[in-house]
Amino acid sequence: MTLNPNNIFAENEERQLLALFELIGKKRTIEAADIIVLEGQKVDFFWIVLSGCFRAFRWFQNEEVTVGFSFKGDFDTSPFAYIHGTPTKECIEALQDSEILVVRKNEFEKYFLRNPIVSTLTEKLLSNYIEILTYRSIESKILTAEQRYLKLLQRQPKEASLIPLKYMASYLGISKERLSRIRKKIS
Amino acid sequence: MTLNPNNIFAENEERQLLALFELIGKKRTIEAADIIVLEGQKVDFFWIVLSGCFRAFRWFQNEEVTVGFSFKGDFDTSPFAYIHGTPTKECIEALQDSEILVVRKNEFEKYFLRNPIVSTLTEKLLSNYIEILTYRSIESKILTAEQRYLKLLQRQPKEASLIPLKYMASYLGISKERLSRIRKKIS
DNA sequence: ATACCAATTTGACCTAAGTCAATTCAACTT
DNA sequence: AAGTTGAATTGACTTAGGTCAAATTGGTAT
Repeated sequence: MTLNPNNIFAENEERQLLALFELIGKKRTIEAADIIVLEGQKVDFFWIVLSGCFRAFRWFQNEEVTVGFSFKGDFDTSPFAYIHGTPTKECIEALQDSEILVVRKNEFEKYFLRNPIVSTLTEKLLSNYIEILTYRSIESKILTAEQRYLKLLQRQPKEASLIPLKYMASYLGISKERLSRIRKKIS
Repeated sequence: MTLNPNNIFAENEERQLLALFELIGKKRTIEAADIIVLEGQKVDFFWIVLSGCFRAFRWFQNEEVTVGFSFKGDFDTSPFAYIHGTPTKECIEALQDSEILVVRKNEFEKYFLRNPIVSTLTEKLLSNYIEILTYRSIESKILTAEQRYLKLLQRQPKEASLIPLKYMASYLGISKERLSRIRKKIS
């Protein structure tokens, strides 16, 4: 999961949340290529990206498939493993030197009863991510690879420029050769 | 969202939940082709499918795209609208005469504090659905249409047989002609 | 600077899947 | 039972995108 809470919280709510997480979270520095979540491990924390970027990927039939990226301001974790307490099926690695704010699940849950924003945060983030995945799935059914890439560039031009071509291609579900040609065509 | 809680709850937990929902939910009969969730409306309830089946779809660029089905035993709702209280972007219709158990959100939430299974239910269902969507997205990137259709047949042979070809094709992200040919080939 | 390795690009060719139009099939209606 | 209508099938053709191999570029360790 990787999403920016901008869309779903009012500004004052977001400030309140950030203040809490700065209190109970721990700032950490991650070097490029470091793995922050490893397939098979439990994930009892989430994090907020302060700088840099991350890539989540899974293995499917001996292929590495990129399932998402996260950037400055995004909340990130491996959602099923986080909620269920089971080993995760994905790896998440830093693509650049990054700074994050790590929040432990049990620390976070202490604030459930006290704060109505906190108590509904998880459900809101999860359902928002479902909305994003649903929309992506529709786009992958209807749009061509080129159209999907153009949409991505429109939505996150700065962020997209941080991603190496091969990972972007895998995320879009196309070959690296195709993405290279799409780039050439639209440039 | 449409999912069967079998995978994520122990039997006794599931029995407990069902008992609660039979208490606070209302049984309703839905006729084939009835719309149970209409795009633009609020969705302050979820339901459990007792019999029959449902199809969720959205409009994208003047095309109707099928985003999911639900069958006997599944929990179903429009998750973002349910959690955020905003108008939904999808329609959900019955594909057959069906029976469901409707549970209102505010009724359900009364049991949050009393019962630990209830209080974590929403998060578990949401994150499980995220897992399913993630997996589907990977499969749509790596597998051919035929392979995806075969997997679907393996997983839900009975349920798949209930779905008209054109909706199944839309769900798989292929043309109806292609699915027709795939069926012919593998029969 | 040189050498090395990985990332990207390019070319040639192939295949899965789409499109369009015509036909058949199935389910209702009157 | 015949007529109507939408669903599914089939045929002919087109196209987006994949694959494989070779060439180029770019970054980095020596």
